[in-house]
This record gives sequence, C-alpha cells and structure tokens, in this order.
Amino acid sequence: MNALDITEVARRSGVPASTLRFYEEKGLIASVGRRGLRRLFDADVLERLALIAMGRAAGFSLEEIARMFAPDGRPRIDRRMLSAKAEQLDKTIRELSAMRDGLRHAAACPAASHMECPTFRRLLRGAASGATGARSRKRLPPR
Amino acid sequence: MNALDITEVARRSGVPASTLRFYEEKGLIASVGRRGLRRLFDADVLERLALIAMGRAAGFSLEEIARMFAPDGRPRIDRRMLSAKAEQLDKTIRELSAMRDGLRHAAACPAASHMECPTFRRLLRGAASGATGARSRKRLPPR
DNA sequence: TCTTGACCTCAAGTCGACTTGAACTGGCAC
DNA sequence: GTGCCAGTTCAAGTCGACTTGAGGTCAAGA
Repeated sequence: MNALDITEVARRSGVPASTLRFYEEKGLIASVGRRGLRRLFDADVLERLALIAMGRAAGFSLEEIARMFAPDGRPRIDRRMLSAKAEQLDKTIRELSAMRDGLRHAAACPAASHMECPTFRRLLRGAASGATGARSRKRLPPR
Repeated sequence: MNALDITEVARRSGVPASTLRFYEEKGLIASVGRRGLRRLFDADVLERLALIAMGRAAGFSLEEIARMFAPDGRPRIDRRMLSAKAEQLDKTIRELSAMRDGLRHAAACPAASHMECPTFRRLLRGAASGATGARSRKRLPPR
C-alpha cells in the first residue's frame, strides 16, 4: 500500500504535522483512513499540498484555495480567477518596484537629511497619498 | 497656532483617529498638548504619518519604523537598512513575477486539466520546493 | 445652565494561519 | 502483558495591526 503516515507526509512535504491536521480540519486535504488513531494519507496528498503551497505563494487565502477544489476533490481552477490574481500581482509588483527604487535611491542619496532629498520626498508623497486615498490595506511578507 | 485636532489630522492624512491614538501609544507619533481632553497635534505629524505609511508600504513593521526615529523625534534612517529592504523587495518582486507569469499561463493554457500542463506542473514544483525547503513564511497583501 | 456629542481611556475583540498545551490512546517492541 | 511514545483531540494561545465597546468627560452652542 502507498498510504503515508502523517509524519511521512510532513517529512516529504515540509509541512508540519500540526499544519496537516489543521488543513484536514479545514477541508483542504483528506486522510484516507487510520491505523489505530493515526491518520493515513494517500500519496497524492503531496501534489495537493504543492497546489496549496502555490496558492499561498500567489497570495490566495486558505478559504480561496479551498474553493478551488470541487467537492469530489479534483482541482476546479477558475481561469478568470487566475487572471484576476495575475493582474493583482502585477499591480503589487509595480508598486513594490517603485518602492524598491525609492529605497535604493534613499540609501545612496547624499542629502544630509532624507527630508531634503527630492526623490525621497516624492516617494513620501506617493506613500502618503496611498494611505490617504482609498482604504487600502497593504501587507508584505515579513522578514 | 497651527495645532491640529485629531479629527483634522485624521481627515488630512486619511488615517483613522483610532489608529492615531494607537500610533501615539506606540510612540510613533506624539501630540503636542490637549484642549480639554482632546489631543492637539503639530502640523508636522502629517509628514511623520507619511513616513510611517511609506515604511509600511515598504514592508517595515511598526517596530522597525519606530526604531527609525531618534529619541528626539527626528528621522534616523539607516542606509544599510534601506538597502537591505530594497534587496528583500527585489527578491519578492522576482518571485511574484514568476508567479504572475505562471498564473497567466495557467489561465490561458488549453490543457483539459491543469495537472496535464507542463508549465503548471513546473510552477507547482517551484511552490512545493519553496514550502518544502526552508521554513519560509510567505504572505502577500490581501485583496 | 444645560445638553450635546465628539473625544477620552482601557479592556477586549478581530482576522488569518497556525502553534502549543494538556490529557489521552493504542500499536509495537520487549 | 505491559510500557513507551508518537500519535490523537480539543481548547486556547500567538502575532501584528488595528478596531470596537462600554462608560466617562468636557468645550461649546442653545
């Protein structure tokens, strides 16, 4: 049989056992049975976990990812959803690029105080208007 | 006098009053006094808020931002810190770009199931190895 | 003077994605 | 047969950045 122990799944996927239980509870993955108390997973859970990891990396929430699987468990990926997320990523990328360039400039800028550097002030205005305008929530990967 | 009411600061900066109080508590901004119970802020708090917004947009935590101000309140921006953050942003940007391209491909891909699309599978392996290898925590801006 | 209501404080709640802790169980080696 | 210990459950805790709620105060307008 190719049923995998939770520890084995954790080892092969790099996803902690606690997270696997959590994902199961959320309906993101399913165990195929038990040996005593112990969960057994089919080997294809690894592919599923990869799919989940990809979704997370692309910025999908677990909620959204869960919705990408049909009740039968097969992936049901909505192409429009993918395009939309791609657009969103693109926007984020553009913003981050501007920010990166600004940071680089500020890091190299010879002005005594950053406040006297025109580039820095321009960046600042951009950020301020970002905060000011719409109720935009922004978050970036920590560390 | 150019002292601003908290509501005025909120209006001009787009930052909710509750957040202003929270930032004050965290030492990110300071009020210059009170009129009765009401906080009064100096107009330069607006610039400070812009600085904070920029820091947030660049992915700095409030902690880190707080450390960017000297005890006297003047910005004390560490150029190496800026470069480091720029590098980090650059890495994020590269990852997101790959993800975006992958999503676009998947959205346009004619394969019946995404699992049969080589590009999609490649993306998947990338994401899986990301999750697998180091304990990398990833998060992207929601909505 | 009295009322109003915006602002105040402090504690607690929220959100997402997990992790941690306490108490328990059961297959397997001895 | 029995003890070990990796696995199990369920509740609660964590983290960051705020928001919300209850109950209180006070400057200003009628």
